[in-house]
Amino acid sequence: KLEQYFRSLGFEGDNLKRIVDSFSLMTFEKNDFVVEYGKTSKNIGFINSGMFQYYVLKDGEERTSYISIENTWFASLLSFINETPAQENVRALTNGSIYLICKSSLKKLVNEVPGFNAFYIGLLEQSICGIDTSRFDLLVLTAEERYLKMLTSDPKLLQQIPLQYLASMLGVTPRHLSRIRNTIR
Amino acid sequence: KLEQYFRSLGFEGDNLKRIVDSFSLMTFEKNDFVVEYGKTSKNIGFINSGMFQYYVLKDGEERTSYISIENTWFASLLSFINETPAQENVRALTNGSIYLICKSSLKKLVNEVPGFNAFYIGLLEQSICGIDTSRFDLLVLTAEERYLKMLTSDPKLLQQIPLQYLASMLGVTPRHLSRIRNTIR
DNA sequence: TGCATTTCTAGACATTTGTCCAGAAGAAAC
DNA sequence: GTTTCTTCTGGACAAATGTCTAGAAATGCA
Repeated sequence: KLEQYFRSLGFEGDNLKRIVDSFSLMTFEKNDFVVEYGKTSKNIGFINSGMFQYYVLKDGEERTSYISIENTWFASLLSFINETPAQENVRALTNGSIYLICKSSLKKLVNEVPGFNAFYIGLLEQSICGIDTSRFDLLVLTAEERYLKMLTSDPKLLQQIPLQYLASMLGVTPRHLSRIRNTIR
Repeated sequence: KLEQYFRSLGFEGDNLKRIVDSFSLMTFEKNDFVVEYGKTSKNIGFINSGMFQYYVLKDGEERTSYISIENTWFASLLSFINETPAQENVRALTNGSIYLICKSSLKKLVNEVPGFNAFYIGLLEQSICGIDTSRFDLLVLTAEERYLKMLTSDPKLLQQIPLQYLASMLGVTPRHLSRIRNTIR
């Protein structure tokens, strides 16, 4: 699956092999931690299967900041980039597996494999777009508008995960999400 | 100033000259647009002087998403990265000037100047950290907590710009920011 | 200095959202 | 099939935040 992904980006032959060999597939059971608060996250990864929840505890309550699904990239960005303790937890919501690569291997690929450099820059740029859009939505849209947007842009999430997680991703309580869903009907 | 900045990052000689020559200093009067909604923003820049406000109009009202000050980087990221029409305006809050560079020149520097590649990756990574932290704060912290954080992390903004802008950056109305400031005292 | 404009605060009230809780609906376990 | 647990909804009330507004304070300008 990883090979297929990089092949679709134009990598092939020895370069492709070198890239794919730099990753290792790691499996997680439901509720396993991928990243734990306070520990430095040294890897990023490409999700092979499963769903993973990013969250923090605030006043004893879980606040979900994001949920990643298969065929997307996974990273606890601040911790990975700055090599500082993670300020969030990441947990498997289902059984699943992730192709992981550590920072030093990644840097080697960037420096040594032709074109990987451009790939990594593109990945960073697309991450910026996603995060910035999400930040913008939190600042400018109402919770109802964000929910409606989620309905069309992430229908998979809506079908597969409990509403309580979605509520905290939207920045509201489950009670209020219930109201929102009621007014939409 | 730009030269000084890149010198402090370790660039020198011909490379430094090549980099600095790729930028051009553009001046703005108070209330000039740097980026206009609907137009594609083809440049990023390093702010030489002045303050610049990113905002959108929602229901006829200005919603400030960010304010950049001197010695930091400036970009309307989504528009620049994806080469799509900007979904925001950027306006000079004061007279000022920005060293601008267009995308094709930037790509050339990335590909041709040793070390610039790593610089650009670092810039993207630090942008991600900033945006992600800001997104996180909007989702998890209360407006009061965000205000307190701003007090310590951006004291310059607090001294220099009207509270109405800060309020919309924090995601609240000026009326409510006034309440927050009152309870803190 | 004095006038005009902008910025800041705060009262009164409306609306939104949260808290607490109980019951319904559904899913999983036995 | 019954029990148990999780998830979802919604009532009642409380707290937070917005709207509208007017006046005070600060700022810029003539």
